[in-house]
Amino acid sequence: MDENCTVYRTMEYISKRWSMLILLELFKGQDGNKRYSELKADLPGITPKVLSGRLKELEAEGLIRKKVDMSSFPVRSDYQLTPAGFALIDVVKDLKNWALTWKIDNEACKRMDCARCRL
Amino acid sequence: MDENCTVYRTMEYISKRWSMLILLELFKGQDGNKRYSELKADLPGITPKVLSGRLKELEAEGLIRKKVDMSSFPVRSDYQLTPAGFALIDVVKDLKNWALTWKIDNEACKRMDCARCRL
DNA sequence: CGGTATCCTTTCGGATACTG
DNA sequence: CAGTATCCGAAAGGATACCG
Repeated sequence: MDENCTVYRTMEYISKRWSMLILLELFKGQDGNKRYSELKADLPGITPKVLSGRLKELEAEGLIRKKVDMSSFPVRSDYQLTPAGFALIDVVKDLKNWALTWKIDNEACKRMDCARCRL
Repeated sequence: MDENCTVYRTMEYISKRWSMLILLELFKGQDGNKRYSELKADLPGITPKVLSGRLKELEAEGLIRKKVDMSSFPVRSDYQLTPAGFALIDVVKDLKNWALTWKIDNEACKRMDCARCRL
């Protein structure tokens, strides 16, 4: 495929399962911040392997930042949205608005702030 | 997963390989319109199985419309973006703009209208 | 707590051949 | 031309156990 196409390349990490949901969960945390264990708890069904894999990818893409507090025991890891990550959430909001405009089966989501995405 | 979440459900078809690229190819056609064989030619690497599968999904989602001309032989099939499909292209544009703002390795795409997405 | 390692299953997509 | 049918391999993901 066309490796140089911005849209195509952006689709690459947009499209991976869990990736956007992880960003959304971080967004719901204080200052776009959550711990590994919180993410795990808030994303029912995700396995540790997949979660840690996605976190690495997202960090490599510059969408999140990892901060480890070595002074505490056990070690405490925090993940936080970067400005780029926050900006991507805005696009997800547009996507949600698109869905609410053009898909008719989202009445529940229209009535209230959806508990999951809270956008 | 949460089947009722608008964002989650939207991600479902955003995220499938080729789906957005098919929409982009249609967008590049006259009035958001292209034939099956054109799509196949314009999406190098896609197999007939995958293409026909994606087209069915996109039609079921109301993003494209299929029009068959039975009077001609061989049968001629046209696929066209619906208003919902066109609206989704706008979100893809936002996505592209996000990428161009936050990812530094897209200078070629910045300089010109990318030949592939033409957004 | 925050992961990694291993195994195993399933799904998806690619290749190809064929048909109305 | 516009697909469908069949087969196959790679890769992703789930379950589980374990470690610093």
